[in-house]
Amino acid sequence: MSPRRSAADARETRQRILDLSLGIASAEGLEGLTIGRLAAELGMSKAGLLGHFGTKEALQLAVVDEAAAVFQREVPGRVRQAPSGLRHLRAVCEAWVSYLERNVLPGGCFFTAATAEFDGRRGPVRDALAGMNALWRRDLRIHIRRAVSFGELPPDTDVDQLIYDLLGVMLALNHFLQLERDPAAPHRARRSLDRLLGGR
Amino acid sequence: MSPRRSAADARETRQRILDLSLGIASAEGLEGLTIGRLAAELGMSKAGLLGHFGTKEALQLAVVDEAAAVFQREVPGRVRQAPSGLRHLRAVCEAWVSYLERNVLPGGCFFTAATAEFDGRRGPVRDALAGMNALWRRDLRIHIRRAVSFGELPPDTDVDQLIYDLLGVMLALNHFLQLERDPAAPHRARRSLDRLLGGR
DNA sequence: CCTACCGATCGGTAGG
DNA sequence: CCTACCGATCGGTAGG
Repeated sequence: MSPRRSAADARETRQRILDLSLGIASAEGLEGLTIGRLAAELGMSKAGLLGHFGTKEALQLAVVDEAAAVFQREVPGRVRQAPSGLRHLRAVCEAWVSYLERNVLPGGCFFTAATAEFDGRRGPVRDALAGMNALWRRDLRIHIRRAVSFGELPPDTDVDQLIYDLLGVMLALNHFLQLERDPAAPHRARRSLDRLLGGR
Repeated sequence: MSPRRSAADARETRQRILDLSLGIASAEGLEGLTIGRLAAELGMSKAGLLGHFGTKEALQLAVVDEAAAVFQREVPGRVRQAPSGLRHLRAVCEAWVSYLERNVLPGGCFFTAATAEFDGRRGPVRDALAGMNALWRRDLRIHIRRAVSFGELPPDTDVDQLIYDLLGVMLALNHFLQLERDPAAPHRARRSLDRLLGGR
């Protein structure tokens, strides 16, 4: 009918590109994204695809944003109703485990993969990844501080130490799920979380 | 003098290739290794370089072996004199922290980077990485079991859970060192280890 | 170990 | 969004 594509069509195409890119990047890395491959899998031309972003680096940055949106929706977005303090912190961590357990992305946690890939480089992509990690730590910090102020965690809790340990639990979970395909890994993650956040 | 290179020369050249490759791979990934770049940085031809390995995949497998040799030398190799049991386990973990703290490789832990890069793929490289991880877990398991049998760890110690937690500490250490360049990270790792293996 | 080459693919652009 | 193209680089080979 209409020979001219609408802005809504363009947005939809852009979203299709990002969805596919995020899946590929989680499994094979942000550098494994190539314009030619994406275009072929989506049945469009390289130029048409690149027109949505301009450069490969802009595409990578858009994928980082998309990954953050998915994570936001699947982890903190799922526990907004949880009561403030330690219960919220526990709910967020459980949603985090569940997110990895459900294999929302084919390659596991995008941020773990991309961070390991880019932490030795410089540039906007690395900076964007570091920024997302910092935002997430700030979220965790807020919940931990509240739990402390509510008396649900000991007053001498070392907040940064707890963030360190929680991240370690999640990195190990991703490792055992992705490399070993160990179905016991989520159980281990939950046990560690119970130990860190007070069993039960 | 001698127009003909000796077998010893060839071995030395091979070692130079592997040393450079391991450094690059730790920082930029095993796929970031390209024959052309290596040849240029070493002042030799691509064909000359490739002659030592045959294919890029064979080079990648050789780099995995080289990484294992370095790790073996720098971690378990440094604590061979430590007494058996919990003290040995603690010494190994301390050597592990120290290995990352000293930045033996420019990009941090090669296995962390390479595992995150290849865990979503198939093939010999992924298998080799999984095998190295399994060997290392076996080492840890032996030390943990001894510590339990010596009565230095509780008799109901969940060995696989402890291995999971120890790996999490190291993955978090690598993350905070490489992405955040956080100088407090080794201290946090040691605190977590003390908590897992009994303080002091 | 080298030179000289191969086909394929990379990111990106011109022009429509 | 397309076709048609660019120079650069990829892994690898032939032949010495």
